[in-house]
Amino acid sequence: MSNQDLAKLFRNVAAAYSIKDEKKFRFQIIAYQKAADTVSNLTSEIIDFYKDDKLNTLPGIGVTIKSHLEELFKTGKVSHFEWALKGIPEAVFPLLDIPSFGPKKAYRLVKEFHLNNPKTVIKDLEEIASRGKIAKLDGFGDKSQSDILRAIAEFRLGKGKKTRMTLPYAMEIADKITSYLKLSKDVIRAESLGSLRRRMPTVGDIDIAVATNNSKSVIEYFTGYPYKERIIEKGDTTSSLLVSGGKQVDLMTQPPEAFGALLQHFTGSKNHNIHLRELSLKKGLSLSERGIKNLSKKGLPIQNYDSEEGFYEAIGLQWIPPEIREDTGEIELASQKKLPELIKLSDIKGDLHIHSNFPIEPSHDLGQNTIDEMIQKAKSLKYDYLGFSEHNPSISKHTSNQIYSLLKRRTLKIEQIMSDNKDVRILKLLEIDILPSGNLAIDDKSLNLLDGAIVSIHSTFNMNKADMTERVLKGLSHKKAKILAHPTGRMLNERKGYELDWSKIFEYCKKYNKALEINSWPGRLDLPDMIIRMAVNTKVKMVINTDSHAVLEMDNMKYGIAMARRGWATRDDILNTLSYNEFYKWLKK
DNA sequence: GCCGTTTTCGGCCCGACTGTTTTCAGTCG
Repeated sequence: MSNQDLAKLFRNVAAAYSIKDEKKFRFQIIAYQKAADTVSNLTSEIIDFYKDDKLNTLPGIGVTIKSHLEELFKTGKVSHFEWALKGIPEAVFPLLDIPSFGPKKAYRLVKEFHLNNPKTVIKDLEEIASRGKIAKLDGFGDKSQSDILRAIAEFRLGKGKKTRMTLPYAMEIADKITSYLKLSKDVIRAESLGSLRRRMPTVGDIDIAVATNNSKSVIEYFTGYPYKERIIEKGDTTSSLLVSGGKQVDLMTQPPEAFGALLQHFTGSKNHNIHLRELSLKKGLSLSERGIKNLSKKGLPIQNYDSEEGFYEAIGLQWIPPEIREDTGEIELASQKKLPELIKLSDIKGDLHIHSNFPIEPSHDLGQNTIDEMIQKAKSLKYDYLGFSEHNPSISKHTSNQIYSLLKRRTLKIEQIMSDNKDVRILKLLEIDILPSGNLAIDDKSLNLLDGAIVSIHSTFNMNKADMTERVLKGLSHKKAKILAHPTGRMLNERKGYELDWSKIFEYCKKYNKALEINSWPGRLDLPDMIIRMAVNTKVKMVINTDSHAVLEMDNMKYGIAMARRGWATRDDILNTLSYNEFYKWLKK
């Protein structure tokens, strides 16, 4: 059973509990939802945690759920889940994927209309609604009937939150809307928050906070946004739009003197906020987006905070960088004022993964700009060094002698440029395929032309975890191989990537001075943040590269930095914060 | 059902919006 299947099963159990007795099972419902979130965010398969007896290390998985999982992996089923799901028609569950459908509404409709086929339930319900039968039910009306029809139509088109945006795309939409908002005289500040501010690799919806003394006017202005498809909701202080492209934008407002609490609330994450609020309750404080209520002093007005720093300070915490607000230990450290100083963009001294258009007839895509153009860009970024690492020349189209002469030409070109240019030091690298056998794609004679090699997987992704780990370790075993590029091979929204045995990879990297790449390409963002965090904890060194195929892409470094920060990396964890001499020394180690 | 720098028992975040209702249930973030 895949992680996503298991997460779905947990959510179904939670939904079944909601339908049967929401009050009685209130905390079980929360527990199963949390377990579902945990499982769906794992970076390796849940069954591996079971095999290694590590299930109890996962947040939200305690004694009971652990024993259910053990039963699942031993027998293929869980008698408790069968009991919990008993009496709930299977057709309820597909409806839960549609926005605005919760367990109660889905169950009610399935029961009323005897919808028993989970494969056709959405279409069946649509037919019933279009024949006007839902409006006649108690508690429903014409509006809810037409809302259901629209919800189904939008769900089919993949609108709303179903498909997640890459970071740059989300930033572009957010910038457009905040710029629009700032044109209103009532908007004092407008900021994009939520998962975008936390720099999640993908973003589901855009969250925007506005400071204003006239919420009503701002909401009017917001809902008049010219590029909207429709208004989802419109209240006194908050509103939501569906904008063109089918993405949802949520707006919240507060007066400027209370804006700090809103920033904090709307940045999240949900788990971070829940933990913060539970912690504060124990101190007699109740937190919300409006401010802080002192529960022991009844009648006292809510305390306002204009800044987020002030809000965190009021509950005895150090300000926490948004990227790590995921409730994975940051609150505990902030209360001791011991948060690490996360890496910043200005710490970066060089980029090692650059594809120029120098014609070495590579196995994969060539860059679009010349070596000189890339160096000029590096200069503007104030880098001390730049590593050229085009893909190796194609091995199916060239003999090893031809590969050598292609690389030799590139070497001469780089050396000529180096003699003319003293501002940016240049490293002669190459991105080399690790073949399915684990061998590198080019031979030692060619490899000896290089200062070092970046190695990576570009074919035969479907190997199992043990074999892929062997393959990667064999690839890294060459003396010149120093960096493993885009280590999981994932492509966001496209492919999951292959599995590796991280403890083996980490151990090897430490022992033989190899580094893992954090690839800043927005469609990759690979390593994933959780694996960066593991690498940081085990003191494995990393580099942050852009993998640029064009000058403009060299600005993508900020996305890799964001991932490194999400993984709690400091300057010391990242090798391309080193000076040229120190980095070169590491390369030759 | 989970969890622990007040607790191994007894807690468990907080608020907004909508539709169908005359005070609330359901959904969402």
